[in-house]
Amino acid sequence: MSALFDLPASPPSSRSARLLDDLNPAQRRAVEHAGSPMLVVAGAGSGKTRVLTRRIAHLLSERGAHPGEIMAITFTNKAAAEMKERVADLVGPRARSMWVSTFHSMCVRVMRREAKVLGMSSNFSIYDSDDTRRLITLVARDLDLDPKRYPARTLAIHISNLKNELVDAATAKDRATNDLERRVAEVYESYQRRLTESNSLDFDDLIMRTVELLQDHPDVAEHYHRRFKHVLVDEYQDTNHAQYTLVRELVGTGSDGVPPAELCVVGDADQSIYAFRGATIRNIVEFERDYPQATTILLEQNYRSTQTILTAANAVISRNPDRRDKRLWSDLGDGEKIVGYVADNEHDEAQFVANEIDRLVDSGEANNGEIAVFYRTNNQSRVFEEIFIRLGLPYKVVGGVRFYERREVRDALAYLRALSNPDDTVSLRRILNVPKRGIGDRAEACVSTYAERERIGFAQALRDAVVGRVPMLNPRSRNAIAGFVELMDELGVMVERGDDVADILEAVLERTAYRAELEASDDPQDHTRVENLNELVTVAREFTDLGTAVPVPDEDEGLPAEGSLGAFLERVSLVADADSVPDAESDGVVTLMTLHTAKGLEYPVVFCTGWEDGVFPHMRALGDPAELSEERRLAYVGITRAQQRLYLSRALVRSAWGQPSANPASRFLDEIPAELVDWRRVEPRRSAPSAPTSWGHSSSSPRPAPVNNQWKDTPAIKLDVGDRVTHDKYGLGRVVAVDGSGPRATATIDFGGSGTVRLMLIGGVPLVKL
DNA sequence: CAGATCGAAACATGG
DNA sequence: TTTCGATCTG
Repeated sequence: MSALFDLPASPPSSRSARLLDDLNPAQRRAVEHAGSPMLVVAGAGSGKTRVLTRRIAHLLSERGAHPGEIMAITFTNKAAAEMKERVADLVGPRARSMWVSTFHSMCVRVMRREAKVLGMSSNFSIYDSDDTRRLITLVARDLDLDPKRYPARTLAIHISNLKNELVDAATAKDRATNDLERRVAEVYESYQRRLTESNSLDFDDLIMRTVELLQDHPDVAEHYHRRFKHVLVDEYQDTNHAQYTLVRELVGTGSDGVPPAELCVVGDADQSIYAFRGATIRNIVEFERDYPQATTILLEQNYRSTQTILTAANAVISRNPDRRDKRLWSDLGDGEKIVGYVADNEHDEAQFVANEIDRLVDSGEANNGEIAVFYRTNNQSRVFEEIFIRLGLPYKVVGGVRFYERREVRDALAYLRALSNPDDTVSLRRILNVPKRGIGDRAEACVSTYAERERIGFAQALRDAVVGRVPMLNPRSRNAIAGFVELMDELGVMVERGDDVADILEAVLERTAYRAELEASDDPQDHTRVENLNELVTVAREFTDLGTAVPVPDEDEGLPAEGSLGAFLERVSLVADADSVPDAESDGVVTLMTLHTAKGLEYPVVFCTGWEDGVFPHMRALGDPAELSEERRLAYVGITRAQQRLYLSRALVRSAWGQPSANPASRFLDEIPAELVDWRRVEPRRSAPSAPTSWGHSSSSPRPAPVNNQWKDTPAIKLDVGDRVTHDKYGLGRVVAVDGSGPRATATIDFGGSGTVRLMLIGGVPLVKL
């Protein structure tokens, strides 16, 4: 036992007991393990966060670690904040000098501090994927690439992948074996140069450059090795190669005389759902090979779900090949059966979900805040929203377009960024003609060409334009540019003076007439934009107030001053969740989100919708075993979010961008043992001689061939406005409107008490004209 | 030359 | 259904 075991403050063993008492043996081992690297394989709901936070508390109170020696890395800000809070609950305010942060904010912190070593200025901007794509568009245009053959998006993905593999532009060039790779390498090189000129780093650079820093500057690496004696990494299955290397570099090998840090990684290969952005489960699967003396601890007891739900989850995930066997179990009992439902179409599916929520709430079995609806892609949320609005069911959609990704917010921030970092060309060019001030593409191109030729920054080129040094520029554009430069200079004075961020932002919105223009618009969307801008001002106001009120105890040189413009921009670059997940209990609303967003969350009642081949698993995954495995992990994640009740539903026909298609049952449905599912409604019996089973899917007989053409052969129901109809579900109604023709025809029908519904007029719809 | 209009593509997302 | 880019027009 530790020498600190009998500290005076608390009676002997009581603190230790509190830390270990309510843990199961495996969790306890994970908390107490000392020395060699440790992998904690933590199944869904197995108390992973509890183990991590207790381990940190244990390090501090029982093993004499100083908070400043601890680095804990997560993927999301939310996870970092939660971990910080929970550790603080255990050990008090000294938790604040730990580094508990995301990979990216940790790297920013290091990079700002060591910027000098890399010959950078520490006020660098951070480019997100939108900025990155814009800059790549500029670069590709300069290189005369055909935007059809080489879309910026594609180039950006390739460059990001290279950076995630720690491949620099020169190496990419050497390795290029085909035309695409050569083009990508060219763009990469040019893009990287422009980034440097803009004094900016993209998200991938944050990791890659930090790795380079640690590898190329042993003295810097040694500093961090001496400081951090414990490195903990959450969601290790989501790390990419660059992040994996970063962890290795942070831990060290002892070759510089500093013993390697104690490493503890936590993760679950079955919950890896981010391969599409470079995560590789190799890192968790091969942990024992990477760290030969490693200890592995398996957490299989689940504290979240009923055994029925876990059995279903185990059954599905066990179909994945090359997987370390792991079976979650629970002592919470079998609980309710899983409920299945086969809907005619997505409207019917949403209606079922809404009705079922209504029933659960009315009967007191659940309240709205305990219920979540999951779907594969964001566009599936729409139909739920329509029905929920109609029924007055309170809900919140999580995800989709985030606050900081909205155009008006990004425009406003681009002003601030251009003011904070004048070299930030992407931001400067973004707002050059926003709002419209008569500086068009032509004028911008002239300035850009001039800047390129003179090898000066874009900002300086604009100044030169004002005094007529830029050729081919007509006087009207010149005046417009002069006005813009003057505007930015005036705003720049406020920045120099150190005015509050919110005041600067207000000035931007006023002086550019950005807000006035939106207010004058009669587009209702612009009204929302004004509200978003006001919200941004509020965020800035709060940031300043909090920043000055609460000084950070562990100040580091090179960080932007608290409450400053630089600090504000850093915060909004790295923290993207102004719309956060509602607090289930307190908000009392149903939560709608994609399966990806659902990871890490739990709800008493979960509706997993859209279980159709082509939707989930996604079309793109059907032909690729690796992608199919990832979809299956996504199914596993979805199922294991449910605590007590799980609903699985699918629609026979679903319209995507106006085009209806009939989809067969998701193959994942077949993988769930039939006895676990109570099918409330199944596929209607077709005239085919081989009668379908009474299940919603045919698990014993061969699956019927995909029926994508089914609806094409059935004649559309002919309806006109005013026709009276009867529907199996909604009852009597009157046609209010008819849109489209043939198989795409839809009718809006007023069903009186059942509301107004828009239906597709295709075969299979239980609708009869009277 | 700048703003408007038309057309194609998108489908999951952390920082 | 929306958003970005190319083409057309005042």
